[in-house]
Amino acid sequence: MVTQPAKPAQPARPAPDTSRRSERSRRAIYEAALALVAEAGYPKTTIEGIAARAGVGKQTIYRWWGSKADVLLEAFLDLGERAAEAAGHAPDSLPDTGDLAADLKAVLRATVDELLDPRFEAPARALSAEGVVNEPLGREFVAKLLEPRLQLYVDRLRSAQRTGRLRTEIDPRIALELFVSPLAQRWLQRTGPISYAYTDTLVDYALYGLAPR
Amino acid sequence: MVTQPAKPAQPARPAPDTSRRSERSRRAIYEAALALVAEAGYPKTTIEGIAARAGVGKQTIYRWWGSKADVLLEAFLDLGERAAEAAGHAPDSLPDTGDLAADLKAVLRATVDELLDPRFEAPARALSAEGVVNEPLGREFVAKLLEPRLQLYVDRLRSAQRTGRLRTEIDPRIALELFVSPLAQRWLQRTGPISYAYTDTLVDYALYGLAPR
Amino acid sequence: MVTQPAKPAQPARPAPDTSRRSERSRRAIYEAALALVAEAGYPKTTIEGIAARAGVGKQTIYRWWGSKADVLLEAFLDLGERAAEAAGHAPDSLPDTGDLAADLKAVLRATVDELLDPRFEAPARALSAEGVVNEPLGREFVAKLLEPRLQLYVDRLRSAQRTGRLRTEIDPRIALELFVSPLAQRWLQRTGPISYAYTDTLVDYALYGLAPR
Amino acid sequence: MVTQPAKPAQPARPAPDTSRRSERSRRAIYEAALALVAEAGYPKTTIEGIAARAGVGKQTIYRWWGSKADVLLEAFLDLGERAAEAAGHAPDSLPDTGDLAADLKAVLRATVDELLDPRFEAPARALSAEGVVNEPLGREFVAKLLEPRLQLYVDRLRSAQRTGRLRTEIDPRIALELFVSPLAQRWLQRTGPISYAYTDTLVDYALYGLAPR
DNA sequence: TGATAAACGAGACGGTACGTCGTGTCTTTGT
DNA sequence: ACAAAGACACGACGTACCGTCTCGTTTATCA
Repeated sequence: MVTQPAKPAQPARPAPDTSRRSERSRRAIYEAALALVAEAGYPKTTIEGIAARAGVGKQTIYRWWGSKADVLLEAFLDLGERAAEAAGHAPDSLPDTGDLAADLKAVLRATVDELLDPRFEAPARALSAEGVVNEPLGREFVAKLLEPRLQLYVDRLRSAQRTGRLRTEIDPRIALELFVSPLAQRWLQRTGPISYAYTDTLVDYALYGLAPR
Repeated sequence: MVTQPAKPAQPARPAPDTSRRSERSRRAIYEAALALVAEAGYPKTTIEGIAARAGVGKQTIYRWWGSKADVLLEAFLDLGERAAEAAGHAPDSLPDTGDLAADLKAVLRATVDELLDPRFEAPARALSAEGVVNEPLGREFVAKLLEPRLQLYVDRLRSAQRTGRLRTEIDPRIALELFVSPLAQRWLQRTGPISYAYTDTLVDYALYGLAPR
Repeated sequence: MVTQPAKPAQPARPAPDTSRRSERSRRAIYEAALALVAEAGYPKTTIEGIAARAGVGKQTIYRWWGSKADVLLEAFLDLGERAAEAAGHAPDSLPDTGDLAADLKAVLRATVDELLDPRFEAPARALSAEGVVNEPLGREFVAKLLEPRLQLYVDRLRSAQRTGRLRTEIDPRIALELFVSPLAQRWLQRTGPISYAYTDTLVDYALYGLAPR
Repeated sequence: MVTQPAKPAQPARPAPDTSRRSERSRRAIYEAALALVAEAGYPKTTIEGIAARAGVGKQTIYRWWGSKADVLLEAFLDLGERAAEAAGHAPDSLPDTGDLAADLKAVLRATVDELLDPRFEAPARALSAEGVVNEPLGREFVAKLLEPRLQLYVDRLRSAQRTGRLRTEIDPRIALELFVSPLAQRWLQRTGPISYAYTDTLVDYALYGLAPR
């Protein structure tokens, strides 16, 4: 039997040296990418355009990222981090006042604000759209952005189960979708308007059910 | 007398004569578009590719549609219509056995089957993604495809309200999102697996609520 | 055995019926072709453009002519005929006052005027250029337009030979080129300015030679 | 001092960097252009065809040339230069044996050979035709190709004037046209056959005149 | 601290697709 | 019945970006 030599398979460009990377260029690329997506939309945002606006060679982008979507995803993650830093670090849990409905309504109202913030809208839509059709990017988008946030709901719902505010046989990972997914769909697909009243209603419906008691 | 203001008057090419349109070409374009999206994915599907595969000049596509997304939307609508005809016309209502939970579960199970059908998946994802980022197309997609189906849920829920299976103060347009949107989001964003058990659970949670009774 | 019916071989469109031809359309096409060539230049003159301007279907052009160049050639010939009619019929001979040099100078001065007339310039250049590169058209252009005019010089030179003003061993068909071709080349290739003085000089040089007597 | 008014400033793409230009591509484009014009004729020669045959992107042509005619003109000039190099540099003067008639006949016979050489014919006709109709190109063609050659005749004729073989009051720039232009016109417009006998006759007629001595 | 190797800006390159225009054929419509 | 109108398959146009590939020029680590 012939043993296959441990071929590196791909031509595998000799991985660039991260330590020499220009921080200046990276930041400029993030800013250019976000600005262009906001101004011209995702499809009209091109790698050449980002490079030109960032005052950077195209190769500098291709050296560190695999695609336009990758650049934008990192830029958007970075934007989130910087926003979190500005707000004194990211929350690692949802509020827990003991009043589950009130806590959920508060958090969803904040999400409504965020979804309507034009600074977030353009890149968030672009990445979501790309993720729908581009599975690896979609999974990364979910894993890095969506799932951590959903996990906070799981934690809060588990806490509610411990204090008897939520039925214990309920699966929190599914339960959270009852109020989160409707909002997500209305935003993504524009199937309806988004408002505090709407999210409040969702929480009420989800917690107390649709059937008569 | 009111003078009509001088209409915007874009270059606006003089609108082709629909009566002379080649039915043969239209069908060929639909088939080519759907096949290419399924085989190569939406981004690699090009107008040139569709034209070549359909044995049609590019101009014949540009004459009747404004973009790749428009072509695909019509092709997909047509696919739905032909599928409906094959199945003896489209349903104009949901089943109504009197058992609301059972009826909803049955319908959602059928939707699960549809979402997992590879023939539908590629164009549906492509159009959904495009709609996220391209507002006019998104609105058309929702109006022509999503909303009519959601309206069937509204009707069924209204019926349940009349028979006392659903609280009368519930807004059916919002209520339906409790079980439809989670499934939609899992499919669109791959935030979780899709199965009959999952949709059954959604119906149960939505109808009876998360909080203890 | 199956006898092959006497196939007409070529698709050979069934030669259109000349008697039913619309005179109105033909004139409109001539005018449109000349106008467009004058206004936009030959390369920007298109069959579609001629048809549109003449208020005629494209097929009406393709039915009667084989190419843009054919249309223009006929239009230009027609223009010449109408100009000749307007001037009381075309000359069938050059002036013959007995003074060969004077007669030639007069005729060449008239040619200079014609070459500098902008109404003639655009189509004449277009057809000449096309003829350089398109042999059949070139030959037709020469046969129908150039050669008849050159023949007039041949006749006049023969007359001069009879009266002893021209050496009898001279070939008139070549001789005429000594003063006609330089003018033609200056006009066609812009190798020099065109003027009465220039053509007068040509006649003098040609008649009396360059070498000392 | 006069201030230069703010130049018209077309969009004017920022002029490519000549030092980075690919010599390989340039040569391939020249060869492809000449080959295609020879094989298919000028009108059927397309920029796409040249690019494909040269194994070059279309943009590489559009980057360095403004039109098909420009490409062909440079290719043809280059062909001439390479032919001259192969022949041990271009002649910078006509032969001068003292016998003017013999010298002119020899040079014109060489020109006849050249005009009948199929390698030169196709591009030379194409460029001449284009120049008839496209004034800037025509002027460039004349300035770079025709005029330098005509100047050699001027020089030779001046020399003949000094040695008394040519009347001193003759303008050499016009005189040369008596034998050069007829040949040019016969070739360009196919108004007659081209042969050594013909050009010999032209020289005789031009030098000694048509009128009796 | 100076050498050297990488990442960098710039942008030319071979390509692919764009959306438009014109060709020459064919079909429909109005008269 | 013919001609206008114009849809059609086709192919080239000139442009925009793609992703790769040199070019010098910084720049930052180690010798």
